[in-house]
Amino acid sequence: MSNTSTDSDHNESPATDDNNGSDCRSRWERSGLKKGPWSSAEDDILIDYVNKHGEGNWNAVQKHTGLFRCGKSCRLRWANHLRPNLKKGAFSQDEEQLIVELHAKMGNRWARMAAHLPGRTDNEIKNYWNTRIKRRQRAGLPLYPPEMHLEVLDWSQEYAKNRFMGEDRRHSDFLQLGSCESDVFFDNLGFVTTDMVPGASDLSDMTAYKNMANAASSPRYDNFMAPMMPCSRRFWESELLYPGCSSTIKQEFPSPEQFVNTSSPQKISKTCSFSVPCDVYHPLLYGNQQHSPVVIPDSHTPTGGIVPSSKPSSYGAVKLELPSFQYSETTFDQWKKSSSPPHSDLLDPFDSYIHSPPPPTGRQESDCFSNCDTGLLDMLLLEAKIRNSTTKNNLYKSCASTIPSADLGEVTVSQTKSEEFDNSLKSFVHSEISTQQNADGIPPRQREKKRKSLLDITRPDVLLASSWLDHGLGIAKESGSMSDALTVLLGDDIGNEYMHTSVGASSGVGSCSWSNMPPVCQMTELP
DNA sequence: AACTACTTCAACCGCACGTAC
DNA sequence: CGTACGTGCGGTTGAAGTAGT
Repeated sequence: MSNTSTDSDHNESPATDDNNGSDCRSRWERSGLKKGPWSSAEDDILIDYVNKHGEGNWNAVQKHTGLFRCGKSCRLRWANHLRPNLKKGAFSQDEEQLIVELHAKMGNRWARMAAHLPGRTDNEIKNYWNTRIKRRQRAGLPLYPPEMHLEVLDWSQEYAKNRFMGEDRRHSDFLQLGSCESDVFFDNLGFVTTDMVPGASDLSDMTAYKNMANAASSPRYDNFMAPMMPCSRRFWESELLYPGCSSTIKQEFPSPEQFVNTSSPQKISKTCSFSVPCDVYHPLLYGNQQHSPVVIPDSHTPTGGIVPSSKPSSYGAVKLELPSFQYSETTFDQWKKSSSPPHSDLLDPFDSYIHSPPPPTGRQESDCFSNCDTGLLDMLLLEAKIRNSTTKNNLYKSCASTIPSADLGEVTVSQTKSEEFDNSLKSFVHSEISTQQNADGIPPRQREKKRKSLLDITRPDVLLASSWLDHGLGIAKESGSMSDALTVLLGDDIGNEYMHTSVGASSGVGSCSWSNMPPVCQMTELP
């Protein structure tokens, strides 16, 4: 690697540079500012300046020093190469492990990751990560070890929650996370997760998902996922890779039918362990769904849950992961403690377990979900979504109007914490909706941004919720209720837009299958 | 030794956000 | 309130280094 700071042969200051090629020289002369690698002389000037004036006010550097560099360039040079206490050289194993963990939790938030790696810069970490992606792509390995992703998913919920609660993306401290248990109470058909983390339902905001998507969707790594998982029955592999996972579901969650059929008002309280859905759609564990059908235990899918994977390959897997509500940590350190991947699992040479043999052939859903129709999953998603909106009560009403009230049951929230959060959430979303209605009160830029965030109705969570409404409640396309609910939820324009989009997107195959997800799952914002 | 393909990483770019005016 | 400016962040690029033939 070149050491640009010593490449003095072509990087002298404009006044003294006689060695540059004429094209190079004319390049920065034209703009008035020099570009390209820094010379040691320039470094000295910058160091001297910072020693005298301190960091900041980078645009003044040129003024005070005659350095023909823009402020941004000065800042970057200082931050990445000149400031004291910078570590140079390759990352240690500990650092590599930490990066993997941090990336799993934060996504491509290099600067924030760098804060956890003293002496390392965001650029270094970013480069390391990109290299790692390529390396593992070549090796056909996932980016994250399986042991990690559950924690990641959970953490991302917490993280999303904090973000949802208004923390600025830049300034929020992801370490300050509240702990909350996630218990689920079923009351007949109705259920809620007590303390269901709001962020958890905001799938689009789940950093980990996003970052996985980023990794996968980066133009440079288009085919990253393709070779990773030859086995076509990924879903059932969750049992293989995460023993006890599906059985957990089976044991802990009686089927929806049970809820419907039970006449007892008795509540069933279980600790949430939604690891299965996460496993199903984890793109980095299971790779691109390009070459093999994706088995989705979705009883609503006309194909019996086997979805032609070629279709959604470009967008599906990445964004369709579902949240785990398994456990939560209050801090990153806690997360670190709780996550127990063997150190080696994070590093390349030890990822061989990924090549686990495919699970036994044959239909295994009976093992996994014989008692757990994934309508439950849909219901959970809807529930999560509902809890993320102030209008959930309206939505409930809307739903309730279409199904026998006896079946809907009663929503029980058992923890005041959850209620408190609900209230603040209500206030928040009310203000959001109010903002939509009184858009004149906010700057256009902000208004548009907020609108987009609400308008992002193609998000998987919304779609899933709608799918559940469609199929689980049978109120889909006739849709007065649906439309009403969405109108209440999103506002007239957005609600209508949703209906339009939704219908368009789901024409053809049953709208509840993953196969007809619109390209949403790319998580692109609507124009 | 020469060439090619691939890898690495420093630096640039565009964008977003906060603040001062 | 709108604009300009400073700053920070994340994505991307391309030059230099390295490995393979």
